[in-house]
Amino acid sequence: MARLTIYGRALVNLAEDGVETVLSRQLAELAGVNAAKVRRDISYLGSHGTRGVGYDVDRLLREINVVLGGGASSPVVIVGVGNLGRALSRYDGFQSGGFPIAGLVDADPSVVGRRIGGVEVSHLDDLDRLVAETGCVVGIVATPAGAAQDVVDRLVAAGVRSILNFAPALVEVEAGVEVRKVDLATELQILRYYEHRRSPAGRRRRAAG
Amino acid sequence: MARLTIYGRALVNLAEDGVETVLSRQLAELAGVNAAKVRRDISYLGSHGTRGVGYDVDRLLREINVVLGGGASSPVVIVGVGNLGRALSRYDGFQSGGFPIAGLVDADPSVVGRRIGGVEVSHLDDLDRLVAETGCVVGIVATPAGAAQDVVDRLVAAGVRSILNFAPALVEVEAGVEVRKVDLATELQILRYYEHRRSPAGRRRRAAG
DNA sequence: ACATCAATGTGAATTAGTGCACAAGCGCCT
DNA sequence: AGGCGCTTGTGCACTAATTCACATTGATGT
Repeated sequence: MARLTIYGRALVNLAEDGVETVLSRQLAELAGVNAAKVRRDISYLGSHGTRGVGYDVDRLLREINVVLGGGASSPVVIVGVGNLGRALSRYDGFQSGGFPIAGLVDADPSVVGRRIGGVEVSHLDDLDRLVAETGCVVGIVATPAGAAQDVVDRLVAAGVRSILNFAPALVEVEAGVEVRKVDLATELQILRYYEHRRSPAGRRRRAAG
Repeated sequence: MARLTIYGRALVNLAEDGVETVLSRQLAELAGVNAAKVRRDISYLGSHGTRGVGYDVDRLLREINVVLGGGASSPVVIVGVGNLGRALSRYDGFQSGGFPIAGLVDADPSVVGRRIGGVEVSHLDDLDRLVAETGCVVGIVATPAGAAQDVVDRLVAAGVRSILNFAPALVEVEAGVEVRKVDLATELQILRYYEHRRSPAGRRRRAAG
């Protein structure tokens, strides 16, 4: 579950502050959820807190990290160095989060060979080789919607099984491949929806119409 | 609901292809959901399709747009021009999605005054003025986690009621303010979780240990 | 005009998710 | 050692979301 990562981050902060033990109630507050939910989530880990005392921060953090895939580094390849792709390439949150950018790929020959954020752009046709050589396990799709499915197919063919899709398009993959979608346009539109709900159209003075 | 925006995008594509009428089944396929869900979602709009025929694409699109806040332009202000903030500033998906970047803000005096993507960076202390002058209704938080709550408080104080939070931190706001969180680190970690589930640690050959 | 067909809209059933509330268990104090 | 207070782990009730299945209703052809 996505909440595990939130707990993980909260636990890291606690550990840095030298906290040894944490109560489900505290963790719930930090994560913005119900305490019972925290306890149930943690119980799925098979982890055992100590009744009357709480959870050992270090131990719980270790258990969560194990479930989340350990501290292993997972190199990523970014496909599409258009506006968003370049933006993502320069974002060092990937690097610091244990997802070093192992390659950049684009279909446009005019950008192939350029260096962005210290990484050279390869051609889309070299994706197989790039993935094989760098051992990428995660693909990031930052192409226009129209190219997304093709790119995802190529990534899967190259052996990538985890894909983060920024393109505003639904893509289909075979079973065993995990695709997660991050859709900025959708997020903004949802905000606008609430905005609109608060102050619906028709606000304009009639005198102006 | 978030699905409405997906339907909206699918409908735009259909309209561009000259399609006049769409079945709930088709829309479901395009959106990657169940057909019954599509019908129920649409029924909440009060919209009426035609039994035996389907939905009129144009009309449905118009109704969805109304609910989602019309085609109105909603200027945004981006707070934090660090790595991610700069990346977002250069992303033109905001502009083309009807969310023009009306201002950039940072707390670091050394970046104030610089221009990024054609917009000058203002100081955080000028947020109130900036929001008032540009009529921003959406704030984008792209600061480190530690600064997020303060920035959000300032945005709310300045009158912003819709916030998109990219900082890996939970923020609290008064009722009536809508915050949505986009967390790249979480998305990647979830991918890693599935990756890990497929090929758990211990894979390394014992001979090597 | 009327029967036929096809897809919607929706009641009802199912499933997933959430949260309460409390028994069970652990440490601490006497 | 034994009781007490505190917190976990979880059965159970409740709510929200999803899906099924079908009666309803508009279009169409004769």
